[in-house]
Amino acid sequence: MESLRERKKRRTRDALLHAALDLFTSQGYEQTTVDEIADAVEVSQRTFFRYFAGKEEAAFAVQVIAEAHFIRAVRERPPCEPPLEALRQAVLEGWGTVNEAIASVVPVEMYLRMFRVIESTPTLLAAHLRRSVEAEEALARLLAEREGVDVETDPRPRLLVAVFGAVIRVTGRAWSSDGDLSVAAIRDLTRTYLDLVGPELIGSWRRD
Amino acid sequence: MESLRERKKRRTRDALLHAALDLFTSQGYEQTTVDEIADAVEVSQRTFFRYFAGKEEAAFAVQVIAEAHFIRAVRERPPCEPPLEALRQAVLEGWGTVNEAIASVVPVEMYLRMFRVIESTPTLLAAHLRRSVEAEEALARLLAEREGVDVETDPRPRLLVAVFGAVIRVTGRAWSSDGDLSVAAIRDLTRTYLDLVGPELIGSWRRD
DNA sequence: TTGTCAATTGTCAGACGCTGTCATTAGCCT
DNA sequence: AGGCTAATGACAGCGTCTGACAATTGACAA
Repeated sequence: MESLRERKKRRTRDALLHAALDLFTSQGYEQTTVDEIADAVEVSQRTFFRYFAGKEEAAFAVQVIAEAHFIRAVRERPPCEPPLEALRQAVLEGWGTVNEAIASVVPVEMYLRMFRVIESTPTLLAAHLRRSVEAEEALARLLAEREGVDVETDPRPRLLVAVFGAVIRVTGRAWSSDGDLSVAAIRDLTRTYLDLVGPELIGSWRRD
Repeated sequence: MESLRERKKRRTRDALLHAALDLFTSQGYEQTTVDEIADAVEVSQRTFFRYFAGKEEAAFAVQVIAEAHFIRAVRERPPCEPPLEALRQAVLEGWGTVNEAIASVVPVEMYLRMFRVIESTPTLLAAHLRRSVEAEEALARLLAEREGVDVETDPRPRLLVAVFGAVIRVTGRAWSSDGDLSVAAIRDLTRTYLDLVGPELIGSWRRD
């Protein structure tokens, strides 16, 4: 049961987040000032910074949920699966259920639009990549424990996760600059690209 | 022949760069203000911003040279080599000759120290990753042209370069947090990690 | 209900990165 | 020497973000 105070806090946070995402996706991230966001919710600028460490944190609030969703999916994979297969299945299944994880906070369409803003705004892209590296570190430790190897001495967990993450990023980039912006489309693209990793990449590309 | 004016400009730029790197590597990037850098060279803050678009640009000035060095190395690989082999040979040879490319601007030791600052400063790490993505895009187009495939329809160039870049980043990270900070050390590590990409990563890690 | 405590908020001041403007200085060229 | 142009300094201003303090508001007990 939430107290009145907590409900009020949640409401202002939600209002700030929605106002921020609305402004970011409609007029651009850099073009939106914190004052604008605060004014839209009729709170002081200082209050915005009490709910979000900065503009950036508001921009990634939904991404945080999606990341947690994906990492949880990896954790719930059967331990008998080899690591790469676990990652692959987790991300494919994760795209299928990301709807439910997000919809209660923000419409999925807003999530996808914000994703494109992140990809096309240099500052946000940089932050996104750094966040990805952090997520990869967490995943590497997860896989290392899962497989019973030491993440500090065995480079394979970090290598595998980094390579996997690289494919995922290329996928996201291709998706966000292509036509079909549905969740189904990115799922299919992910499968296609993951299947390419292997002999297709290593050898010569010329005799096809 | 450089005019007096141009020599003077080059000297203030060099002085600003050296002061910046000195301060960044000794007291940290975030802890260093632009005013400090400008004061150390006895110019106005405004002048600093006439030579560098921002603090960040000063931090990456040497990295820019190293990047160009590596891309040039890839371009000079024999066209008969398969793409991954070209990347591999270029980066290994690049580490052998990076000395000469940099030494005229900054002592190599400073380059290596600054590299560690970049890896350990969130803001700079983010910028570094974004820069890497840009470099990877350039490399992908290079390889696509080299192999005669279309970079817009064939995902292999971007995929290969992204995977390769991921390995390089893991290498740099492991190197910068390990003991031996020599150029030889990172060269060896690069070779070791690149050799791991393949069957070693894909299958199960358990029965070793 | 009322008073007390703690949490939330607004206001103000200020640091820092960065930009535009304009007057001043300094190299260049005839 | 004197005019032209490029480099610089000084100043004002915007936007992000933080610290400090006072005012407000909900929570909870007497």
